Amino acid sequence: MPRDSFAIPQETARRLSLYLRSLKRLEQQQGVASSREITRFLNISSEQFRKDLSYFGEFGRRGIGYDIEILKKEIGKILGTNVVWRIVLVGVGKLGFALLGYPGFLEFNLQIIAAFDNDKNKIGQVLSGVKILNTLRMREVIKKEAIKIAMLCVPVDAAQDMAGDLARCGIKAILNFAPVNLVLPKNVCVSNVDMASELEGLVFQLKRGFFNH
Amino acid sequence: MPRDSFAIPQETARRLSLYLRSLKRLEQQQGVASSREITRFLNISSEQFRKDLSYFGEFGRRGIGYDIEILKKEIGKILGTNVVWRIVLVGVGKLGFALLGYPGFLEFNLQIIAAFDNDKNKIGQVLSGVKILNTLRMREVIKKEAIKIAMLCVPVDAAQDMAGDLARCGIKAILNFAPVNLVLPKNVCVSNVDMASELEGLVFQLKRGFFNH
DNA sequence: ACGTGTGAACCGATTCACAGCA
DNA sequence: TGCTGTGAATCGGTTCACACGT
Repeated sequence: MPRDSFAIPQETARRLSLYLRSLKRLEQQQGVASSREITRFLNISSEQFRKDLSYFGEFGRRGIGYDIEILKKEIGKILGTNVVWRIVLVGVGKLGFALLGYPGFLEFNLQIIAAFDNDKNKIGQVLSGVKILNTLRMREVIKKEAIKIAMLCVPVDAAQDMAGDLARCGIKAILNFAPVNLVLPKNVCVSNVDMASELEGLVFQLKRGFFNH
Repeated sequence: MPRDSFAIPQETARRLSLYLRSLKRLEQQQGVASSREITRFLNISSEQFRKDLSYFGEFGRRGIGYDIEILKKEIGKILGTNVVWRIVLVGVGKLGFALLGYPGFLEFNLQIIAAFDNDKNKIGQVLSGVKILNTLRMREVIKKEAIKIAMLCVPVDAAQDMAGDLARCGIKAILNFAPVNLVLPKNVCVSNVDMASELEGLVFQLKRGFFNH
């Protein structure tokens, strides 16, 4: 049980949230589930699941399986979903607006506490229960509320500058929706969501006849 | 120059679109750029860039670098962006609406030609130049227009059923925005965009103090 | 000297094979 | 027997080191 704190594969971290989802689906059924049942609809092998968990401890019972309720709590603890994480959103265009109303964040106890925009017409509005503030107030709010995570939904030309501002405000992690690679101090963690590039990947695979079966 | 058609790393395909972007930025500057210049703002090593290209042929000149214009065309050919790819969108909620207006798709010559929804109030509307049609007409349109790619933006509970319908209509690739693993015939290629899970990944890294620098 | 192209070495992650417990 | 936990083997992809052309 190597709890040595570091050396958790990147991919393992990503998969943990999928396990949590799967467990929530099974929740009603019974008290115990096997690794096979948990990964059944996940495109992940049961060995992979067990290996992933082994980085954090032993949560199952040999010959039996996993107590769903307990495992759900444990993974929640590992991921940090047992606590509410407060985040901000920058850029309330169409995409930002969609994210403000996206119900999926609740699943991981993620809460958007404020949105920022430059547009005078938007400032002051409340969308999906979130107030839109002037970008000038970003520093003040992020500091005061000790926010560490931001979603960046501004146009591509503004993204790098705005990301720099966020870093200077104390933001430590950015989910970036602009199709550009952000250059930031390396103590700031960036994750990119790139819809166009993702679609392009599908085109590529189609073109290669990967799926002419 | 192993043009043996198969065995292109997944990641290589993904990076090609980033190279294309980088080249577009450099376009104005000069006729030639080195692998180092092209990858400068990409978080990708120049060796990686050269290795990636080597799967498809030799595009540079030793001692000199790459002709930007030519390389742009070549990568375009590889990715398929030299041709317009027509796609459909299913589910015009907030997210679907945002995607209809997303300018980033143009970059790769991707064109949304129709959107589908069940909501009688939305059917018939034209948003961002795209007409919203009754979901019942999906088969007809997809067959007639020979569409191969779909973006799926319906609520999570409807996603699996709708994806199955799409597959039966002849769709070969789906960009799925619902937080659920779609189970489909294996000649259908799925790519997932999972915003909540992505954010959760950032929380995890923050929690582990990866960035307490 | 400069910069590309690429086999070889390396590294991380997945899969395999099996020990251990119920 | 059934299912977990995990070292060992394997696989895929990245990095290194250097040959080659300009």
